[in-house]
Amino acid sequence: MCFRKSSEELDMDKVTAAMVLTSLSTSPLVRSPPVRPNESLNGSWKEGGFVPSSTSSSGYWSWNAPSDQSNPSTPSPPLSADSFKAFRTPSQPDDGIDEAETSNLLFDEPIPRKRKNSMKVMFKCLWKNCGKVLSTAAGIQKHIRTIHLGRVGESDYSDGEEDFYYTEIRLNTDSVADGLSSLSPVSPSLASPPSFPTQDAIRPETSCAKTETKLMTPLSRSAPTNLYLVHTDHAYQATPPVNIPGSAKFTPNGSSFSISWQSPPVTFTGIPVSPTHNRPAGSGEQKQSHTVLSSPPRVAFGLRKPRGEGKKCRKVYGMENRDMWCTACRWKKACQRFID
DNA sequence: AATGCCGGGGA
DNA sequence: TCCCCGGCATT
Repeated sequence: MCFRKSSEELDMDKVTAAMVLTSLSTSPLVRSPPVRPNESLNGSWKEGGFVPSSTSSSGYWSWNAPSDQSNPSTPSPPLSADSFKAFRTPSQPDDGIDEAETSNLLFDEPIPRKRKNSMKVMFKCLWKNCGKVLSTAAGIQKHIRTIHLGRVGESDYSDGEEDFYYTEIRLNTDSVADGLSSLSPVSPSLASPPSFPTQDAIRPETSCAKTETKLMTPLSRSAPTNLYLVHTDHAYQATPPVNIPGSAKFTPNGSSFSISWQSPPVTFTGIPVSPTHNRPAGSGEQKQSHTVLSSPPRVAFGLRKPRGEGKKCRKVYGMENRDMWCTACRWKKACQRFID
């Protein structure tokens, strides 16, 4: 992800950076995408794919707010609104985290509902063969700047434009969740891992987005919030849908189109692989959770099984005859009696 | 507004 | 496991 920094910020030390980030967390300019936070297991990371935020010359992915330009001194931090710094458990001697970078970020942002696990927000370097995890955005930026961009000491020349490839990850401190939290669709274009800048290939003035897209507006070069960690649950891939709801649609005049495909690995919760068949017993236990990085799912997140048009118990029997409903309907689950 | 149902929680 | 429900998407 590319992180545009203004020149004065290049001189910031970590404390200043943390302060700026803190102030930004309450700024309206911070764009927290309406995506549920994804949790990840420690170690479940792979060299995820990565796409620059700007993918279409039509400007279809217009997530980046135009107001960015009017505020060059406020780069968006890789912090979503629900970011918060969870406490560190004392029984956590060393998990590979740079201790020097901890506890700079304290946000009192509202926590998403029903998320009561205490989590640590970490920032993982996405450079190839790195995977360094730090606990602050400033720290990871410094890491990238010094290690990957070769800017030792931060004092040398800077063109005011640096690219920071890192992503925010959340670590459950109670380590109960298996990371298969709410899923977001993955662009099919991410099937093949996108090219990543290598250490030798990078030049200080090289911008990932510049090299990848011709449409390089200042907007699309925005903050690390463009990256999202997405887990795909391959348990559902065993039954690839014949009919993918949505898909690309073109307007009659062909002037525009919209893509609303549903990603097969992700969201076919309605047609799960039945554990009683299609799957050898015992072999299906490991549903490979595979991690992919994607640009924000602007198009079709929150995918659900399209609601069937058939009448369901509620409609048929009515609320007054609720006892006649099937149990699923009574429990507000998918109707079992009138299956579509 | 009504409906369908996912995700989560309590017992 | 059963049961319920908040909340969201869809109709």
